[in-house]
Amino acid sequence: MPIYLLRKLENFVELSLPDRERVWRLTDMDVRQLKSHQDLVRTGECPRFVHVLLDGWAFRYVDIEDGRRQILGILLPGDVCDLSSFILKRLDHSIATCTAARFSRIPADLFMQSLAESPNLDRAFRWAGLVEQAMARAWISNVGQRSAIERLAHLFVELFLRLDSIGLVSGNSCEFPLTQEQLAEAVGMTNVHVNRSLMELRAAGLIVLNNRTLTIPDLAALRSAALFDDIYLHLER
Amino acid sequence: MPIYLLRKLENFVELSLPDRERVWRLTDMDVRQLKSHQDLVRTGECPRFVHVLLDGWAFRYVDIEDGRRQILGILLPGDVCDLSSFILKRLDHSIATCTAARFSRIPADLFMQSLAESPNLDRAFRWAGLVEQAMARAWISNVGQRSAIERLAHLFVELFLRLDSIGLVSGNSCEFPLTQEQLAEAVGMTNVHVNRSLMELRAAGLIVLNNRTLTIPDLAALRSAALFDDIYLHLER
DNA sequence: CGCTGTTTTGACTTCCCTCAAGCATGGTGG
DNA sequence: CCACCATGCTTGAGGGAAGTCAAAACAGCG
Repeated sequence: MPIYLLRKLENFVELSLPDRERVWRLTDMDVRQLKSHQDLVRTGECPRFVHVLLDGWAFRYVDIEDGRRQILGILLPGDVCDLSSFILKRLDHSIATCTAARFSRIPADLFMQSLAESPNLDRAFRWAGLVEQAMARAWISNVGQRSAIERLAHLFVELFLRLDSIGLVSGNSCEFPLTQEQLAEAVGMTNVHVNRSLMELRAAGLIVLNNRTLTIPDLAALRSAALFDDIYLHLER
Repeated sequence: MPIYLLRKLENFVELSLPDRERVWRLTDMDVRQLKSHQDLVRTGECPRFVHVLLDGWAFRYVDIEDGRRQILGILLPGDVCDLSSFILKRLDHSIATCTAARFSRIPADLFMQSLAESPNLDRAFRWAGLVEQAMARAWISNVGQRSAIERLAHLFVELFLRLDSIGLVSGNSCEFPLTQEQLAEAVGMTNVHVNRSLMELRAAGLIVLNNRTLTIPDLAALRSAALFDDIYLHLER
């Protein structure tokens, strides 16, 4: 039941029944359950599989020597972790779970074979890969150009919209399991300063964040506080 | 004469003569000359071509509202500017030249057709795309985790190694046409602070930079000052 | 109930930004 | 051939945003 993956792909193009069955078969072969705070893959490993996050949250990260760590992107249900990276000899970053999570592990050759059978599916996964790249670029500009508050606001809006696109938002709330420590590693600040900036965002009424739940009372206001432009998410349907 | 593209691809895999001819034909059809500081493509445009930078320097960038600008990556001779982004309706970032530059403009369908004819070429371009992604992630960690001096050092080392891999380094020197303003936009700092950090790098004997020429007297020393790990460049041959 | 992990708060420091002016270049045209 | 201007580099003084270190308060959870 790769429901989130299907929802995600159908943000780009409608899938035929055979295509949906192909996806179903691929993702149903080998499902692995991970606890929270576990590594799915690690820097330096040789990639041999394509992983799809079925449910739960995860993130990409790199460790800089001397203990600094940068989170490179958040993986949400339906996200493909390592699209075609099996071409490389070694992985250049790691992926860890943030909550308990289920992944399906697809042998690279089977995955490629399915794409070869269906040009439409191939296009859909290419699209997913391009959006992934666009998110990485947006992440650069977030960390490079925005103020502390803008960075956090931007991250909240991105995650909220992405969750919305796969049906994981109810009303103006969504789950939000990231700790302040992780937020800090994501936006390139210290946890102390994240905490203070969060207080400001709360005081301004832009977010409500507690019990691992995020509520955005006024999305338009938060978007403008974040200088958010959603062009990079390429939600085209 | 897509010499740099061929050199670059052959950092991953040896190309057969027919493959080399395919690349030659694709890149020789429509070559466009741009002056320095001109846009090749702009945010919001509909991408219809694949562009290859034949010679000169260029960069990807986004404008944040209110005038801030972030450079997302530097394009060097042989780099593919928009691999398979023609699947998207709109571009999410712009590309501008830094020096005078020549690009070849390849219609997307012809490009895809050539890849379909040669699985080996297809793999080579996939590899190039993955390296591009890895560089974007490294850019995130650079801007997010490193100090001013480390960021600049990291950028210098990356560009030096990339130029070396396509034969554009002589001895321990290479061309370096980026202005301090552009360096600032690349690493997420102000031009003033870039200037001061450059002075420090010079004073430490780590770089010599003048007349648009960069010299690295002791690459190992600069690498360690940058906390540089070249795994993300995936130079595997 | 006492652990461990997370959030919050305080005092102090520093790195980097802002604004501003002063220099070099090098190209252009009178 | 020199005056002029544009662009890029350098330097100074002062302010502010974010970091550091440390401890307290507050969860959850076994």
